[in-house]
Amino acid sequence: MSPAAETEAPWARRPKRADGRRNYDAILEAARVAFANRGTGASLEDIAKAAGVAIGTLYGHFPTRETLVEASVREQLDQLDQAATTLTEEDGDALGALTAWVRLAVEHCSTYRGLASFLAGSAHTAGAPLHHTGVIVHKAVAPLLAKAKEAGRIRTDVTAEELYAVITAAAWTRENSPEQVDHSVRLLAFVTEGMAPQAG
Amino acid sequence: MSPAAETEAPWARRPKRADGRRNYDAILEAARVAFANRGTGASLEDIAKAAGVAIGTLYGHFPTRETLVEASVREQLDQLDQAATTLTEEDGDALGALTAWVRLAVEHCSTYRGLASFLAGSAHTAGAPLHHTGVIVHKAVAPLLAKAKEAGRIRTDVTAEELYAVITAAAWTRENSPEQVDHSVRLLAFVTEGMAPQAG
DNA sequence: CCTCGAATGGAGGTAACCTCCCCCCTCGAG
DNA sequence: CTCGAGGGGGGAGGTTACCTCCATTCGAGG
Repeated sequence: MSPAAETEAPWARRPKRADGRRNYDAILEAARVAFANRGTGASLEDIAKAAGVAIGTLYGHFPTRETLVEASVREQLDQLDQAATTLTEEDGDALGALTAWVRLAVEHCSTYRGLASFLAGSAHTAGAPLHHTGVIVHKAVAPLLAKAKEAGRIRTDVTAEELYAVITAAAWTRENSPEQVDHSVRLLAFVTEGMAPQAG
Repeated sequence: MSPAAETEAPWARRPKRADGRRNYDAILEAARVAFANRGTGASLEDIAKAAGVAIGTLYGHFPTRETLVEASVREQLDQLDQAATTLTEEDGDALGALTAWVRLAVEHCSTYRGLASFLAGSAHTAGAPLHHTGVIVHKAVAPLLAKAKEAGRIRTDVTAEELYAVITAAAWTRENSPEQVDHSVRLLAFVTEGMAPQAG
């Protein structure tokens, strides 16, 4: 986090000129609304229209759909990261802390319909805007996972990678569940049990 | 399965005229290739072209993408159904039979990239071509599930519905896993453990 | 051979993606 | 305050894919 050597992402940097920033923010806000209503596949031209901006402007700020999706969830991601830190520092139930965080992560990964697919798709593609997201999640879980292992509450062979796969799968299930019956809850419950040591 | 009272699907019935059947088959074959290469989102116009047929002809036989997807996996589905019957009749490890079938189902549900999403999407939409698929899967697991419960090898509160959610989630994970590292295997392992009685 | 209607072809309307490039407006230097 | 540079904006238009529609063709049964 050295402020000088900041390796900032080359895509979707908030512009320096005032009008640029105004449009950037308007697009982002419109995108959040559109993604919430129609999923990550929402029409970019509609988003531009809703933001009161031409399509070229949108592409100027966000060269691909993925960069726009990434930007629209970045804040939530930071919260998730902080939550992990908080939960790690708390004393007490190490397994509870881990599962609580996982539930939180699932919720965030299913903010928009289609988000889970984006995340899974770029998880193994270095350089993708949302790959960055996956990396942060990995770093965030690591301490929680380690603590749960030390406490003997979880198998020692469970990796952060696997946990990420579980999280995205649960998020996807949540997106695809019918109203009022979130199957991801049960899925997570089963997986949690299955990750306990000597379960077999 | 009464041959007279056959409630056949109104979509994508194999046509009676010879030229119609020829085209129907050609389209289906081209679709299988295209879906295998590009996923269920493959261009329908390309499929028509590959089948040596005009786009209107394709739509004549398969009014929606979903009907085409359904038709292209129907045979596999029947095999899956039969496998369930066979495994149910076998004596021996009831849990093993169930998990073996589940693994088979996951494989079939991830035949094409995007298939899992189609299945999950229409799972709760009565009337959808692929809803039919979900129903058959439900019927197929029921006996296997019952047997495993009787043998005390699985929690009695696990429903076929939940199992279907697990299967599609695992299939989706498989589709999204990087080459050579199929995370769905581990996911299934965890879930299986978690479904055991008195695991907690 | 003839008739009926199933099956076909493919033009064309619609929607969304994305690029390109001219023009304008902001901002900082003078 | 003025002015010049260039970052930023606009939006037309090429491209691809979806899906519909209907005049025409052709197969099957009589």
